[in-house]
Amino acid sequence: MQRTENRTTENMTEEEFLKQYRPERYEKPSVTVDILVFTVNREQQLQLLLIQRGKHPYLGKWAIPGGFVCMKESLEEGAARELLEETGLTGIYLEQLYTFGAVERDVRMRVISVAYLALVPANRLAIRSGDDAADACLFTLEQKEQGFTLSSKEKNCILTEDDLAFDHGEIIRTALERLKGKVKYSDIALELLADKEKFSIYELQRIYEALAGEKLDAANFRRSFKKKFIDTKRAVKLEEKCSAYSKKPSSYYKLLG
Amino acid sequence: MQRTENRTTENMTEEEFLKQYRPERYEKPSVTVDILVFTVNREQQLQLLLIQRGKHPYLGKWAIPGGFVCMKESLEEGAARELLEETGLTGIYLEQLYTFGAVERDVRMRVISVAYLALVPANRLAIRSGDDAADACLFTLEQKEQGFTLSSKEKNCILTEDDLAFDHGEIIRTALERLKGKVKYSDIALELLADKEKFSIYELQRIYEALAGEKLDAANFRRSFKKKFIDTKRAVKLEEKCSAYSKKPSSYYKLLG
DNA sequence: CGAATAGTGTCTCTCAGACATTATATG
DNA sequence: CATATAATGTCTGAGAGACACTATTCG
Repeated sequence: MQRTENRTTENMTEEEFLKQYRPERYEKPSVTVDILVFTVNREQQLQLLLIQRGKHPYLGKWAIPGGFVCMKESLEEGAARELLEETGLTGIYLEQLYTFGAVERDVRMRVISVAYLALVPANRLAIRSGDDAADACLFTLEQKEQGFTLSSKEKNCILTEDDLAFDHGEIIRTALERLKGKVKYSDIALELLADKEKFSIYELQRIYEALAGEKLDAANFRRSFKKKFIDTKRAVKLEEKCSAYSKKPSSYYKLLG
Repeated sequence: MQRTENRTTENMTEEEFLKQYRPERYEKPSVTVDILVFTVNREQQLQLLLIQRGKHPYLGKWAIPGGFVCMKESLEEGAARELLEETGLTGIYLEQLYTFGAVERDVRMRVISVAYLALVPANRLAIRSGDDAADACLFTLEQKEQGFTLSSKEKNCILTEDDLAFDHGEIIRTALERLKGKVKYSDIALELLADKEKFSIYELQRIYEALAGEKLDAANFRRSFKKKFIDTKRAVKLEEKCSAYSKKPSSYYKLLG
């Protein structure tokens, strides 16, 4: 970052320096933000938003939504903007995942892509079919030992990594690893609750299971939930009961703070 | 990434498309890689390589070494190249840390910086005083509750965050968090061993302590080392003993695979 | 009644942390 | 001898996982 200007600049004041400075001396890569929009649906399936490309390269293949970073927005702001354009949503949990910068990842030009995770409660996500996202679709994402599978009932199709554009298969694998690991030691799962002020423990468990990619013991899950949230007053049990999901009504809980 | 070309491209073949494609349509940010070169010295202190800026902006302030990403190298390759230029080292553990992209982080122009961690064994790190790194210095890094302090005996100075260029204080804080967290569930500490084929347990413990920023119980550390490495045949005890560090000679161990 | 989910109790095993103890070198 | 580090042993409590059990609703 500090090896680009002429040695003679040492004698200038900062003001003088900035005046004479010409930034356009080198060829630059393009920078994009890609957003992995994850949700967990009613059937406790992990889902991911993909868009079918209508242009070369990778015409017809499925891609993670994204776009170029504007000069006047931070990466985080760019990610939020892309998410808004794609889904119409604001106030969503966003987390930087990783930056992908292989030289040939885009045949058109050098593109460096900063990938972000977005965790969206299922009830907030209604895919807008605007002109940008005409071919957006939520795919059900199943974690396998080595990799994943993507499937959509509506589109009646199952994707393999070959059906994905660019290096997006690798990006999805990286995201799954992150989710799988982080669900165990953080509270990101809460971000996927439809209503943080009214949820049942089992509902939350289903989200944990979808992220972890494995079944959890109900008794142990309850115990750890109570230890972590009730004992520490981070959540309280509500009077109201829920009968929507099962035969026996379950208690609602509400997150505090 | 897919919203930049003209709608009429849909009818072309991929070859035709690439032929007519002009990448230079938008203003682009600059992309740099910054390398946080960490080491743990003989006195079990965590150290970080910084360079004193000889130019505006931030003339005289200390900065994390780095430079622009070349068009023909990946981010990882760029990081390795910068590390080589700065320290003369190859074959060093490198890990992508985070990408920093606030709009105003560099007054000259929009710069997006991909930060990498490099873990270098103390014995391999001899700061080269080439023209690029004339003012490179290893600072001892102490972790505090909120933040850190940097100090150098040779330069006889102590740095606060105000003495750092750009947002490099924030980057260092992010790196410390990562090291502190990752040392507990991964084996990155091994990368800082002077000799992976000949080390004592206490020597390794000191590295763990420097990264974690806290003292560890020797008995418990030995127990977990043996469980994790000896029982699983990932390391073996050597016949040879070491008398360099203490009164009673200690056993050497050797990593396998 | 059976079926299904809600919710509790309990046992075991592992592991981390604290701390006491023994062993072996140096000066 | 004192002292410092090497190395082992032991106790405890927390927590994860497995699983048996009870409770409540629907049909």
